Amino acid sequence: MIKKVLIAEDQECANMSLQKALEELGITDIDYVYYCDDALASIQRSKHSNESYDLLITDLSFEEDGRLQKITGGKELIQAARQVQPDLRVLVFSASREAATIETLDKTLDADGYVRKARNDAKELKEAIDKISKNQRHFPRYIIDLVKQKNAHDFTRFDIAVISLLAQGTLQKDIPAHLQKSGIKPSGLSSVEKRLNLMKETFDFSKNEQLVAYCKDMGII
Amino acid sequence: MIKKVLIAEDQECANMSLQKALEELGITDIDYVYYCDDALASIQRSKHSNESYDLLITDLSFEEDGRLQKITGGKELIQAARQVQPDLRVLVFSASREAATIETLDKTLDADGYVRKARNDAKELKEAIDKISKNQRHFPRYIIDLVKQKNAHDFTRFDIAVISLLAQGTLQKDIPAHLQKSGIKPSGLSSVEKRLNLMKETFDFSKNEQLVAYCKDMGII
DNA sequence: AAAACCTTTACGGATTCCCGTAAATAATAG
DNA sequence: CTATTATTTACGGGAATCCGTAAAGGTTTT
Repeated sequence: MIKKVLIAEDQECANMSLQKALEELGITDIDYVYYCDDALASIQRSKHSNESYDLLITDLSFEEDGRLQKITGGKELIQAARQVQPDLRVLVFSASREAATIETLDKTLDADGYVRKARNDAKELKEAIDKISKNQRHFPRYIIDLVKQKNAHDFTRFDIAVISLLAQGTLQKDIPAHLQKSGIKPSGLSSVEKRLNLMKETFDFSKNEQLVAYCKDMGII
Repeated sequence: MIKKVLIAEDQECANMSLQKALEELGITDIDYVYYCDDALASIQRSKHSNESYDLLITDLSFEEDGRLQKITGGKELIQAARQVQPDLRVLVFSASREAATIETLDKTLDADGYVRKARNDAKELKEAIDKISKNQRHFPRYIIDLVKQKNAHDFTRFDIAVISLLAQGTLQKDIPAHLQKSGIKPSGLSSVEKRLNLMKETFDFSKNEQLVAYCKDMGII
């Protein structure tokens, strides 16, 4: 059963809506914060006073402003929170539709649910909270499709490094040196060329510029 | 004075928060829709029954779903709405931070204000509505900086065409043919090369990939 | 209409990239 | 330890690009 909830969401509007949705579910013990660091502090404090939260609802991306923060995003917050309180349920509420991100939340960070800011998000939130309170997980259908679609190509750490370097203006022939400095293997020029070719073939692209544009669109870089 | 408001926002949560913010300002005559087409229909209907809206608050991007829509985004909605009711005030509420987009809203579409979904967006919304009701406009400070920054280089129709072609995988040497087909002048390969060089020099870039990445980030292509 | 100026295009050498093949190295199996 | 396989790297010829210079085509001034 979910009684005590913490909301970590920097958008005031979204934060308000989350509170309202929870109240409509009969959950009244709600704290809300606008920064990740505040969220972690609240979790620590409530744990020490034996009033642990049952659920954390968090956004993924938090805007930077004057206040310098240790934790800058939802993913890091989830990890830090679980270190403090491993049994904490986590529901992510974000606008992101990146398959890679959502897959990480599901598989690696072991979040209990994901609701995307979109049409009917309020209804879906209630549904998700309901399911989580019954020890179920909530990752919507369309994500499975997205993940499949994305898996037309798995962008490895290597791929992303190479494309990022290109997008930063690094000459192709200079990429091996940069890769070595970052300790990424392989680092040979031929490996870079081969991998770029593979990616371009996969997507039926002809030029690196296309690859950069695609990765920008997909939020991969 | 603003009495009657229409909200066009597909995210249920954001829509709810907008309603709440308006109510806190003492505005009670609120309609809300989740689709652009519905918004336009409401505007037409209310105008014909002499109960025109004073203000339209709209998002920019609307999610596609099963319902096929004629108007697919906030920009088109603004244009269509102004055709029906030229004196309609428009406040845009979106997560976009692209300078190009916001500049278009200000200069071309002549929106009355822009509030970004971010920290303190609820407060800013109220401020914006207050200003608009006093016949002022509300475009936040940081946008001016963004626009300035962007205007380090004026991207011409020619520039955008060339960079777009690159991002689509067109070989540089094939670009002249495409430009001619689109009736864009100049179209010589040397002109393309020269212009690319100028742009790269302006931004201190070394490669086309960098230019593509930048234009993607800025929403130029 | 000639001169001066600016824009666009043409050309060519140096560099970089593309791409196929082959060698070298690492990993796995027998 | 050797054989087999897979991965990584090296090499080289051809294509595309970068970049500087010069010619061609327009426009404005006098």
